Amino acid sequence: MLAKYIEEQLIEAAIEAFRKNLPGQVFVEKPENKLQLNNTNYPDRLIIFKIQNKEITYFLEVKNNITTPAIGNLLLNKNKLPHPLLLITNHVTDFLADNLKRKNIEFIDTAGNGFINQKFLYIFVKGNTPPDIFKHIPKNQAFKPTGLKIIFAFLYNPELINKTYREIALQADVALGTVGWVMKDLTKLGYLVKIKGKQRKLLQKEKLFDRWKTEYAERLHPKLLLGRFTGTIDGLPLDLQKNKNILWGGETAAEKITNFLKPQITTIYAKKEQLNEILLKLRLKKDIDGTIEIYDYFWTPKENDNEETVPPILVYADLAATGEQRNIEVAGEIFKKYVIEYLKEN
DNA sequence: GGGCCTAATATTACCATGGA
DNA sequence: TCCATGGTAATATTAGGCCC
Repeated sequence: MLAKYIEEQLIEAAIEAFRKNLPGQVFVEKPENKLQLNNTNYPDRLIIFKIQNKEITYFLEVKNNITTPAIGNLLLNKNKLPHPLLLITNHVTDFLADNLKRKNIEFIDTAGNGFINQKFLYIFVKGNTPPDIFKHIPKNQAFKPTGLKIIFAFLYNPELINKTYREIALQADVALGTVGWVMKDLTKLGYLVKIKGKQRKLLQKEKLFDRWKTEYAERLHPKLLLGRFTGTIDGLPLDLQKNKNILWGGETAAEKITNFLKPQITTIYAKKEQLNEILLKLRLKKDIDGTIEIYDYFWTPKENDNEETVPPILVYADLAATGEQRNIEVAGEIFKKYVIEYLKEN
Protein backbone atom coordinates (compact mmCIF):
# COMPACT_ATOMS: atom_id res chain seq x y z
CA MET A 1 0.00 0.00 0.00
CA LEU A 2 1.32 3.39 -0.91
CA ALA A 3 1.53 5.93 1.91
CA LYS A 4 -1.44 8.30 1.69
CA TYR A 5 0.67 11.40 1.09
CA ILE A 6 2.55 9.70 -1.75
CA GLU A 7 -0.74 8.50 -3.21
CA GLU A 8 -2.08 12.07 -3.08
CA GLN A 9 1.10 13.37 -4.73
CA LEU A 10 0.81 10.79 -7.51
CA ILE A 11 -2.83 11.71 -8.13
CA GLU A 12 -2.13 15.44 -8.14
CA ALA A 13 0.90 15.08 -10.43
CA ALA A 14 -0.89 12.79 -12.87
CA ILE A 15 -3.94 15.05 -13.04
CA GLU A 16 -1.73 18.10 -13.51
CA ALA A 17 0.22 16.36 -16.28
CA PHE A 18 -3.02 15.24 -17.92
CA ARG A 19 -4.41 18.80 -17.79
CA LYS A 20 -1.36 20.01 -19.71
CA ASN A 21 -2.28 17.66 -22.55
CA LEU A 22 -5.67 19.32 -22.89
CA PRO A 23 -5.37 22.92 -21.68
CA GLY A 24 -8.66 24.45 -20.62
CA GLN A 25 -10.73 21.36 -21.29
CA VAL A 26 -10.50 19.28 -18.13
CA PHE A 27 -12.05 19.90 -14.72
CA VAL A 28 -11.57 17.51 -11.88
CA GLU A 29 -13.68 16.98 -8.79
CA LYS A 30 -12.86 14.76 -5.87
CA PRO A 31 -15.89 14.09 -3.67
CA GLU A 32 -15.18 14.47 0.04
CA ASN A 33 -17.29 11.49 1.10
CA LYS A 34 -15.67 8.10 0.94
CA LEU A 35 -17.76 5.62 -1.03
CA GLN A 36 -19.10 2.40 0.39
CA LEU A 37 -19.01 -0.36 -2.20
CA ASN A 38 -20.52 -3.77 -1.68
CA ASN A 39 -18.20 -6.71 -2.27
CA THR A 40 -15.39 -4.41 -3.33
CA ASN A 41 -12.58 -3.27 -1.09
CA TYR A 42 -11.23 -0.64 -3.36
CA PRO A 43 -10.88 1.79 -4.92
CA ASP A 44 -12.19 4.13 -2.25
CA ARG A 45 -12.43 7.32 -4.24
CA LEU A 46 -13.60 8.62 -7.55
CA ILE A 47 -12.81 11.41 -9.91
CA ILE A 48 -15.09 13.30 -12.27
CA PHE A 49 -13.83 14.71 -15.54
CA LYS A 50 -15.91 17.46 -17.12
CA ILE A 51 -14.93 17.89 -20.71
CA GLN A 52 -16.80 19.95 -23.33
CA ASN A 53 -20.00 20.00 -21.24
CA LYS A 54 -19.91 16.25 -20.85
CA GLU A 55 -19.10 14.39 -17.69
CA ILE A 56 -17.49 11.08 -16.85
CA THR A 57 -16.98 9.51 -13.42
CA TYR A 58 -14.09 7.13 -12.77
CA PHE A 59 -12.98 5.05 -9.83
CA LEU A 60 -9.30 5.57 -9.14
CA GLU A 61 -6.73 2.83 -8.83
CA VAL A 62 -3.39 4.28 -7.72
CA LYS A 63 -0.21 2.27 -8.29
CA ASN A 64 3.41 3.36 -7.97
CA ASN A 65 4.54 0.95 -10.66
CA ILE A 66 2.37 -1.03 -13.03
CA THR A 67 3.37 -4.52 -14.08
CA THR A 68 1.85 -7.54 -15.84
CA PRO A 69 0.46 -9.00 -12.58
CA ALA A 70 -1.00 -5.64 -11.66
CA ILE A 71 -2.71 -5.51 -15.05
CA GLY A 72 -4.22 -8.91 -14.29
CA ASN A 73 -5.61 -7.58 -11.02
CA LEU A 74 -7.05 -4.53 -12.75
CA LEU A 75 -8.83 -6.76 -15.26
CA LEU A 76 -10.20 -8.78 -12.36
CA ASN A 77 -11.50 -5.73 -10.52
CA LYS A 78 -12.70 -3.38 -13.22
CA ASN A 79 -15.81 -5.35 -14.11
CA LYS A 80 -16.99 -5.40 -10.50
CA LEU A 81 -17.40 -1.63 -10.39
CA PRO A 82 -20.37 0.57 -11.33
CA HIS A 83 -18.09 3.20 -12.96
CA PRO A 84 -15.10 2.75 -15.28
CA LEU A 85 -11.70 2.38 -13.64
CA LEU A 86 -8.91 4.90 -14.18
CA LEU A 87 -5.40 3.77 -13.35
CA ILE A 88 -3.12 6.47 -11.97
CA THR A 89 0.54 5.54 -11.88
CA ASN A 90 4.05 6.93 -11.81
CA HIS A 91 5.12 6.04 -15.31
CA VAL A 92 3.71 4.01 -18.16
CA THR A 93 6.38 3.04 -20.68
CA ASP A 94 5.62 2.88 -24.42
CA PHE A 95 5.35 -0.91 -24.31
CA LEU A 96 3.05 -0.83 -21.27
CA ALA A 97 0.94 1.94 -22.80
CA ASP A 98 0.28 -0.23 -25.85
CA ASN A 99 -0.46 -3.21 -23.62
CA LEU A 100 -2.95 -1.26 -21.47
CA LYS A 101 -4.60 0.15 -24.58
CA ARG A 102 -4.98 -3.35 -26.03
CA LYS A 103 -6.68 -4.47 -22.82
CA ASN A 104 -8.81 -1.29 -22.72
CA ILE A 105 -7.43 -0.21 -19.34
CA GLU A 106 -7.67 3.57 -19.13
CA PHE A 107 -4.79 5.34 -17.38
CA ILE A 108 -2.93 8.58 -16.78
CA ASP A 109 0.60 8.95 -15.36
CA THR A 110 2.82 11.66 -13.83
CA ALA A 111 4.65 12.06 -17.15
CA GLY A 112 1.52 13.14 -19.00
CA ASN A 113 0.95 9.84 -20.79
CA GLY A 114 -2.62 8.60 -20.86
CA PHE A 115 -5.31 6.51 -22.45
CA ILE A 116 -8.95 7.59 -22.27
CA ASN A 117 -11.47 5.64 -24.31
CA GLN A 118 -14.99 6.99 -23.90
CA LYS A 119 -17.79 7.58 -26.41
CA PHE A 120 -17.24 11.35 -26.50
CA LEU A 121 -13.50 11.39 -25.83
CA TYR A 122 -10.53 9.41 -27.07
CA ILE A 123 -6.98 10.23 -25.94
CA PHE A 124 -3.81 8.17 -26.28
CA VAL A 125 -0.49 9.74 -25.33
CA LYS A 126 2.77 7.84 -24.76
CA GLY A 127 6.53 8.47 -24.77
CA ASN A 128 6.81 11.09 -21.97
CA THR A 129 9.19 10.49 -19.01
CA PRO A 130 8.18 11.15 -15.37
CA PRO A 131 9.61 13.78 -12.96
CA ASP A 132 12.51 12.60 -10.69
CA ILE A 133 10.57 12.93 -7.42
CA PHE A 134 8.54 9.81 -8.20
CA LYS A 135 11.49 7.58 -9.06
CA HIS A 136 12.12 6.21 -5.58
CA ILE A 137 9.09 5.55 -3.43
CA PRO A 138 9.74 3.44 -0.30
CA LYS A 139 7.93 0.09 0.17
CA ASN A 140 6.61 -1.35 3.39
CA GLN A 141 8.51 -4.28 4.93
CA ALA A 142 5.25 -6.24 4.95
CA PHE A 143 5.16 -6.32 1.17
CA LYS A 144 8.78 -7.24 0.60
CA PRO A 145 9.45 -10.90 -0.29
CA THR A 146 9.90 -12.13 3.29
CA GLY A 147 6.87 -10.12 4.44
CA LEU A 148 4.81 -11.68 1.67
CA LYS A 149 5.81 -15.14 2.93
CA ILE A 150 4.57 -14.22 6.40
CA ILE A 151 1.27 -12.78 5.13
CA PHE A 152 0.70 -15.91 3.05
CA ALA A 153 1.38 -18.06 6.11
CA PHE A 154 -1.26 -16.08 8.05
CA LEU A 155 -3.86 -16.34 5.29
CA TYR A 156 -3.18 -20.02 4.69
CA ASN A 157 -3.05 -20.91 8.37
CA PRO A 158 -5.01 -18.34 10.45
CA GLU A 159 -4.04 -19.97 13.75
CA LEU A 160 -0.44 -18.96 13.16
CA ILE A 161 -1.26 -15.33 13.95
CA ASN A 162 -1.31 -16.13 17.68
CA LYS A 163 1.83 -18.25 17.74
CA THR A 164 5.16 -16.87 18.97
CA TYR A 165 7.43 -14.90 16.66
CA ARG A 166 9.78 -17.87 16.62
CA GLU A 167 7.04 -20.24 15.48
CA ILE A 168 5.87 -17.74 12.82
CA ALA A 169 9.46 -17.36 11.58
CA LEU A 170 9.80 -21.13 11.39
CA GLN A 171 6.51 -21.71 9.56
CA ALA A 172 7.03 -18.84 7.11
CA ASP A 173 10.70 -19.72 6.60
CA VAL A 174 12.04 -16.26 7.44
CA ALA A 175 14.38 -14.90 10.11
CA LEU A 176 13.04 -14.01 13.53
CA GLY A 177 13.89 -10.35 13.09
CA THR A 178 11.81 -10.18 9.93
CA VAL A 179 8.68 -11.17 11.84
CA GLY A 180 9.06 -8.17 14.13
CA TRP A 181 9.39 -5.77 11.19
CA VAL A 182 6.39 -7.23 9.40
CA MET A 183 4.14 -7.31 12.48
CA LYS A 184 4.94 -3.66 13.14
CA ASP A 185 4.13 -2.79 9.54
CA LEU A 186 0.88 -4.74 9.44
CA THR A 187 -0.22 -3.00 12.65
CA LYS A 188 0.71 0.41 11.24
CA LEU A 189 -1.26 -0.30 8.06
CA GLY A 190 -4.33 -1.40 10.01
CA TYR A 191 -4.20 -5.09 9.11
CA LEU A 192 -3.29 -6.32 12.58
CA VAL A 193 -4.56 -5.48 16.06
CA LYS A 194 -4.09 -6.81 19.55
CA ILE A 195 -7.24 -7.84 21.39
CA LYS A 196 -7.79 -9.07 24.93
CA GLY A 197 -4.27 -8.06 25.90
CA LYS A 198 -2.15 -10.56 24.03
CA GLN A 199 -4.37 -12.05 21.31
CA ARG A 200 -3.63 -10.87 17.79
CA LYS A 201 -6.26 -10.50 15.05
CA LEU A 202 -5.88 -10.00 11.33
CA LEU A 203 -8.20 -7.30 9.93
CA GLN A 204 -9.38 -6.41 6.42
CA LYS A 205 -8.31 -9.81 5.15
CA GLU A 206 -9.81 -9.33 1.69
CA LYS A 207 -8.02 -6.04 1.21
CA LEU A 208 -4.80 -7.52 2.57
CA PHE A 209 -5.11 -10.48 0.20
CA ASP A 210 -5.76 -8.19 -2.72
CA ARG A 211 -2.58 -6.28 -1.98
CA TRP A 212 -0.67 -9.49 -1.26
CA LYS A 213 -1.52 -11.15 -4.58
CA THR A 214 -0.29 -8.14 -6.54
CA GLU A 215 2.96 -7.80 -4.61
CA TYR A 216 3.45 -11.59 -4.55
CA ALA A 217 3.29 -11.76 -8.31
CA GLU A 218 5.70 -8.87 -8.73
CA ARG A 219 8.21 -9.45 -5.96
CA LEU A 220 8.15 -12.95 -4.54
CA HIS A 221 6.92 -15.21 -7.36
CA PRO A 222 9.81 -14.37 -9.75
CA LYS A 223 12.31 -15.13 -6.97
CA LEU A 224 10.80 -18.55 -6.39
CA LEU A 225 11.39 -19.79 -9.92
CA LEU A 226 13.88 -22.68 -9.75
CA GLY A 227 13.89 -23.17 -13.50
CA ARG A 228 12.05 -23.84 -16.75
CA PHE A 229 12.18 -27.25 -18.32
CA THR A 230 10.94 -29.41 -21.19
CA GLY A 231 9.73 -32.97 -21.06
CA THR A 232 6.56 -35.02 -20.78
CA ILE A 233 4.80 -35.24 -17.43
CA ASP A 234 2.19 -37.94 -16.81
CA GLY A 235 2.02 -37.43 -13.06
CA LEU A 236 3.97 -36.36 -9.99
CA PRO A 237 6.35 -38.78 -8.23
CA LEU A 238 4.18 -40.55 -5.63
CA ASP A 239 6.85 -40.78 -2.91
CA LEU A 240 7.39 -37.01 -3.05
CA GLN A 241 3.64 -36.39 -3.10
CA LYS A 242 3.20 -38.50 0.03
CA ASN A 243 5.73 -36.33 1.84
CA LYS A 244 3.90 -33.19 0.64
CA ASN A 245 7.06 -32.02 -1.10
CA ILE A 246 5.66 -31.53 -4.60
CA LEU A 247 2.38 -29.93 -5.73
CA TRP A 248 0.70 -28.69 -8.87
CA GLY A 249 0.39 -24.91 -9.16
CA GLY A 250 -0.80 -22.22 -11.59
CA GLU A 251 -2.79 -23.24 -14.65
CA THR A 252 -2.21 -26.94 -13.96
CA ALA A 253 -3.73 -26.64 -10.49
CA ALA A 254 -6.59 -24.54 -11.88
CA GLU A 255 -7.38 -27.29 -14.39
CA LYS A 256 -7.53 -29.89 -11.64
CA ILE A 257 -9.70 -27.70 -9.41
CA THR A 258 -12.16 -26.39 -12.01
CA ASN A 259 -11.84 -28.60 -15.13
CA PHE A 260 -12.31 -25.35 -17.10
CA LEU A 261 -8.79 -24.58 -18.19
CA LYS A 262 -6.51 -26.24 -20.69
CA PRO A 263 -3.07 -25.36 -19.30
CA GLN A 264 -0.44 -23.98 -21.64
CA ILE A 265 2.20 -23.88 -18.90
CA THR A 266 2.75 -26.72 -16.43
CA THR A 267 3.51 -25.33 -12.99
CA ILE A 268 5.02 -27.36 -10.16
CA TYR A 269 5.91 -26.22 -6.65
CA ALA A 270 8.65 -28.31 -5.07
CA LYS A 271 11.24 -28.14 -2.31
CA LYS A 272 14.46 -26.61 -3.63
CA GLU A 273 16.63 -29.37 -2.19
CA GLN A 274 14.67 -32.02 -4.13
CA LEU A 275 14.88 -30.34 -7.52
CA ASN A 276 17.56 -32.67 -8.89
CA GLU A 277 15.64 -35.76 -7.74
CA ILE A 278 12.49 -34.44 -9.44
CA LEU A 279 14.31 -33.66 -12.68
CA LEU A 280 15.70 -37.19 -12.75
CA LYS A 281 12.37 -38.87 -11.94
CA LEU A 282 10.39 -36.80 -14.45
CA ARG A 283 13.20 -36.79 -17.01
CA LEU A 284 13.07 -33.03 -17.47
CA LYS A 285 15.65 -30.99 -19.35
CA LYS A 286 16.57 -27.41 -18.51
CA ASP A 287 15.24 -25.05 -21.18
CA ILE A 288 14.70 -21.30 -20.70
CA ASP A 289 11.80 -21.44 -23.17
CA GLY A 290 10.34 -24.64 -21.68
CA THR A 291 6.67 -24.89 -20.76
CA ILE A 292 7.27 -26.63 -17.44
CA GLU A 293 8.01 -24.25 -14.58
CA ILE A 294 9.20 -25.38 -11.17
CA TYR A 295 8.88 -22.97 -8.24
CA ASP A 296 10.24 -23.16 -4.73
CA TYR A 297 7.70 -24.61 -2.28
CA PHE A 298 8.09 -21.80 0.25
CA TRP A 299 5.44 -22.47 2.90
CA THR A 300 4.91 -25.15 5.54
CA PRO A 301 1.93 -27.40 4.76
CA LYS A 302 -0.75 -27.95 7.41
CA GLU A 303 -0.87 -31.39 9.04
CA ASN A 304 -4.27 -32.31 7.56
CA ASP A 305 -3.55 -30.91 4.10
CA ASN A 306 -3.64 -33.75 1.58
CA GLU A 307 -4.28 -31.83 -1.62
CA GLU A 308 -2.21 -32.46 -4.73
CA THR A 309 -2.45 -28.78 -5.68
CA VAL A 310 -1.10 -25.68 -3.92
CA PRO A 311 -3.63 -23.77 -1.75
CA PRO A 312 -6.35 -22.02 -3.83
CA ILE A 313 -5.13 -18.57 -2.76
CA LEU A 314 -1.85 -19.36 -4.48
CA VAL A 315 -3.57 -20.79 -7.58
CA TYR A 316 -5.61 -17.60 -7.80
CA ALA A 317 -2.52 -15.39 -7.39
CA ASP A 318 -0.61 -17.36 -10.04
CA LEU A 319 -3.47 -17.04 -12.54
CA ALA A 320 -3.92 -13.31 -11.87
CA ALA A 321 -0.16 -12.85 -12.32
CA THR A 322 -0.29 -14.07 -15.91
CA GLY A 323 -2.51 -11.15 -16.96
CA GLU A 324 -4.13 -13.49 -19.53
CA GLN A 325 -7.87 -12.98 -20.02
CA ARG A 326 -8.64 -16.72 -20.11
CA ASN A 327 -6.83 -17.22 -16.78
CA ILE A 328 -8.46 -14.16 -15.22
CA GLU A 329 -11.92 -15.61 -15.80
CA VAL A 330 -11.00 -18.93 -14.16
CA ALA A 331 -9.31 -17.02 -11.31
CA GLY A 332 -12.63 -15.26 -10.69
CA GLU A 333 -14.37 -18.64 -10.36
CA ILE A 334 -11.70 -19.92 -7.96
CA PHE A 335 -12.05 -16.78 -5.87
CA LYS A 336 -15.82 -17.19 -5.49
CA LYS A 337 -15.64 -20.90 -4.77
CA TYR A 338 -12.50 -21.31 -2.65
CA VAL A 339 -10.51 -18.17 -1.87
CA ILE A 340 -13.39 -16.39 -0.13
CA GLU A 341 -13.26 -19.10 2.57
CA TYR A 342 -9.73 -18.09 3.51
CA LEU A 343 -10.73 -14.44 3.82
CA LYS A 344 -13.57 -14.77 6.30
CA GLU A 345 -13.08 -12.55 9.35
CA ASN A 346 -12.98 -14.66 12.52
C1' DG B 1 30.74 -8.27 -19.63
C1' DG B 2 33.18 -7.23 -15.46
C1' DG B 3 34.32 -4.49 -11.54
C1' DC B 4 33.09 -1.25 -8.29
C1' DC B 5 30.02 1.33 -5.38
C1' DT B 6 25.74 2.18 -3.03
C1' DA B 7 21.25 1.26 -1.39
C1' DA B 8 17.97 -1.99 -0.12
C1' DT B 9 16.86 -6.05 2.18
C1' DA B 10 17.39 -9.99 5.29
C1' DT B 11 19.58 -12.24 9.09
C1' DT B 12 22.03 -12.68 13.33
C1' DA B 13 22.98 -11.75 17.83
C1' DC B 14 21.97 -9.56 21.62
C1' DC B 15 19.11 -6.87 25.07
C1' DA B 16 14.88 -5.83 27.89
C1' DT B 17 10.83 -7.43 29.85
C1' DG B 18 7.47 -10.27 32.10
C1' DG B 19 5.78 -14.49 34.04
C1' DA B 20 6.60 -18.80 36.54
C1' DT C 1 16.58 -16.49 38.95
C1' DC C 2 15.57 -18.54 34.77
C1' DC C 3 13.44 -18.91 30.53
C1' DA C 4 10.50 -17.56 26.79
C1' DT C 5 9.34 -13.85 24.18
C1' DG C 6 9.31 -9.43 21.67
C1' DG C 7 12.13 -5.99 19.98
C1' DT C 8 16.16 -3.90 17.64
C1' DA C 9 21.07 -2.57 16.38
C1' DA C 10 24.70 -4.34 13.84
C1' DT C 11 26.17 -6.99 10.20
C1' DA C 12 25.90 -9.71 5.96
C1' DT C 13 24.02 -10.41 1.59
C1' DT C 14 21.83 -9.14 -2.61
C1' DA C 15 20.40 -6.14 -6.30
C1' DG C 16 20.87 -2.34 -9.21
C1' DG C 17 23.27 1.42 -11.38
C1' DC C 18 27.25 3.28 -13.37
C1' DC C 19 31.55 3.36 -15.69
C1' DC C 20 35.09 1.42 -18.45
